[in-house]
Amino acid sequence: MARVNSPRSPLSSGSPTLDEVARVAGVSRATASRAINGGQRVSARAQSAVDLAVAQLGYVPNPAARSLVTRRTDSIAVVVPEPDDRVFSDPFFAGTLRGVTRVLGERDIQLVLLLARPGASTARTLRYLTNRHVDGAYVVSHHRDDRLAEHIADLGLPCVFGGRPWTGGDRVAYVDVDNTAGEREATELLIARGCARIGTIAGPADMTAAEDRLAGWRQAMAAAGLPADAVEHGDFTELSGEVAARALMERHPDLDGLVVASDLMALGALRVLAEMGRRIPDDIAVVGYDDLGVAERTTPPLTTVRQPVDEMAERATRLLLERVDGVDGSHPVRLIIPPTIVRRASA
Amino acid sequence: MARVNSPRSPLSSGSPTLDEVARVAGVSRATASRAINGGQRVSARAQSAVDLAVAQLGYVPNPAARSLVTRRTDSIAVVVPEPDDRVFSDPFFAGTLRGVTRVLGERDIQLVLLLARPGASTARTLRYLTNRHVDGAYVVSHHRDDRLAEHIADLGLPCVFGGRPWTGGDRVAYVDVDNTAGEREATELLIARGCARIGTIAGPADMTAAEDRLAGWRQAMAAAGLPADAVEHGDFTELSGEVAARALMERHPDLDGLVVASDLMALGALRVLAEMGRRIPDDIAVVGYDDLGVAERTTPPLTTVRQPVDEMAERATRLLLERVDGVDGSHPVRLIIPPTIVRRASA
DNA sequence: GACGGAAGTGGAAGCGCTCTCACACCACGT
DNA sequence: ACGTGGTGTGAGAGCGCTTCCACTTCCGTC
Repeated sequence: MARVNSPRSPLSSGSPTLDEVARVAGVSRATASRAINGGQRVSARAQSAVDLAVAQLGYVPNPAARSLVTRRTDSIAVVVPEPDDRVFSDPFFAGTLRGVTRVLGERDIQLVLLLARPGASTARTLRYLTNRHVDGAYVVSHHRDDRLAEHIADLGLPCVFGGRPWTGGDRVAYVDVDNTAGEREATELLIARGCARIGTIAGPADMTAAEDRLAGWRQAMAAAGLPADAVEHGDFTELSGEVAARALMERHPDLDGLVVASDLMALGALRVLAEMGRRIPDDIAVVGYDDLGVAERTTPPLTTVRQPVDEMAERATRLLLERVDGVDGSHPVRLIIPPTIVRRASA
Repeated sequence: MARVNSPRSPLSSGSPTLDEVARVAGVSRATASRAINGGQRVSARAQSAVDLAVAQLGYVPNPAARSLVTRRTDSIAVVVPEPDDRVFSDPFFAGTLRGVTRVLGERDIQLVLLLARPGASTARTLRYLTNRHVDGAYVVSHHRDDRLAEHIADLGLPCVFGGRPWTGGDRVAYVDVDNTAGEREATELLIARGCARIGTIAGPADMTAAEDRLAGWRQAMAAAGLPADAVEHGDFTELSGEVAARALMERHPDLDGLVVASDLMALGALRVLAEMGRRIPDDIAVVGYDDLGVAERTTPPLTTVRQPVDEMAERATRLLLERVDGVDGSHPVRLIIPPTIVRRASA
């Protein structure tokens, strides 16, 4: 970091400013600015003079100065209100990030990751969003108690939710898969193959996706006239799947079908069932949810409900960018993506 | 967070500015600023007046304006020069992000994720870093051709590398595990258990971590007087592990030991070996590298070399923050963490 | 009682950029 | 000859903040 200690010319200190570019190009600061930003109303002569000066000086606009006046930051936040550990091990998150970056890559927009452990730092996240550090926010995975959707709606910050928020769903845009339909179909698959005693491992009761899937299971069970009493809750992690499966099999040893709300939990359940000597799918058929890479690698490979997470994230991001750009500002759009059953060996 | 809709005074348009806070508090803008930033040289009376005004107006400082003058952005970048897809499925990355966020959570610093597909967008990444969008950068995983280390060193931007960079390693700080020692020890373990014909699946030849591990394997082989000819390269993914294992076993069917440069690749190799009917570790012993969750779940569980990724990321981040804060600015620190062998069933 | 120093304060000068506005200039009409 | 409209340009006014500097108190000291 060799500080410039040469006899510095009056105005040039660190990196070159627009002023210097203008001076070198022999135009005014205003013209230089125009030339740099798309070149509307700039003569070819001025344009090339500025281009040259920019290249020569290695000029890069100061983003702070720019956004001070434009009120744009050219960055959006991905807000993840989850305890860090859980998030990163979940392929859902990876897929989401992949989808988002793919879209942002097309434009010169940066991604700011906002990890908000629920509760404690919600205020901090909100503060960050409040002072317009970013132009918009994509909020993935949300819990019942953080009234994030409402708070952000109050902020007036362009925002899209990944998955239906608990409250405020009528005020914000969101992209979701039809979780209820997905789990209903998964359950119907088990019913069709002859399962008569079907249990479920649901997700955390404070997440809409989990509740919706549970509702789907209930619907299918009710329609088939089967008892919907074998329910355990996990938290979408592998370990919680093990625990839930153990509890479930203890209470209902006669289960011949198991509907699990995530592949990771199903993975844990499969292990427990294998330990117990249950053959899959002959003794007990299992379906998961997600199909984000885990399902194809379990033993046996998992029949599951595919969530096109990448695609959801992409569409959500595009939606967000539209709103940031002011196209069709604020009315709450909903994008519900139909789920797909992927059949493998486990059911 | 109800919008203030009272008859707003002349100057208040969008969100409140420092000016308004000062006016409401009955002090000058300068005093208000001081009160808000730690309150040096501010009387208790003024301080509380400002605090009150801030609360009353719901004032949040404009970060752009602030960083325009302070030349600080209170955010750091995590630069990942990898094709997106590979990164997100790798637990190495998850661990890194976890470590970083843990440290950043202690202070009010944000994380900006810079995904730079190598080649194409390196220039863009560099541009982003050049104009001081962030106060510092943590660069993880780098390839031979992107002379990122040198470029960033030229920039004079505070920076820490995760893993030894190919070039410029003498000019930047980095945190690394002793890959050579790790793989050497892993190989020695196989030798000690009696393996006489040991192959290796190395990582991509353009990554230092991969090359260092390969060197470790070579060292151990040479020391034991064993031939170091059974080498295949993968790209750290599961699939590439399968391919490499297949090629390796075809060329050298007599292998009784396999040293794999990542657990993910080892996972693929295990599958291939199982398909071929090889018993592990009796027919062929296998060691992996990473121990980031995958190794405990393979069949059989994988003996591997642990990289404490979280810890590395944490320490790297702290190191980075120190440099950002100007403590001990620029001389190239190196933090080499010793590896640990974790013994499980595969060797 | 004069005096040095610290503490608290406000005026004002920017930070580097965008963008409005007024102006000059050119080519067309009429 | 005179408008009329478009196009390119530069002066200058901010955007909201920090911070230097000069100033006023007010204290303890000799």
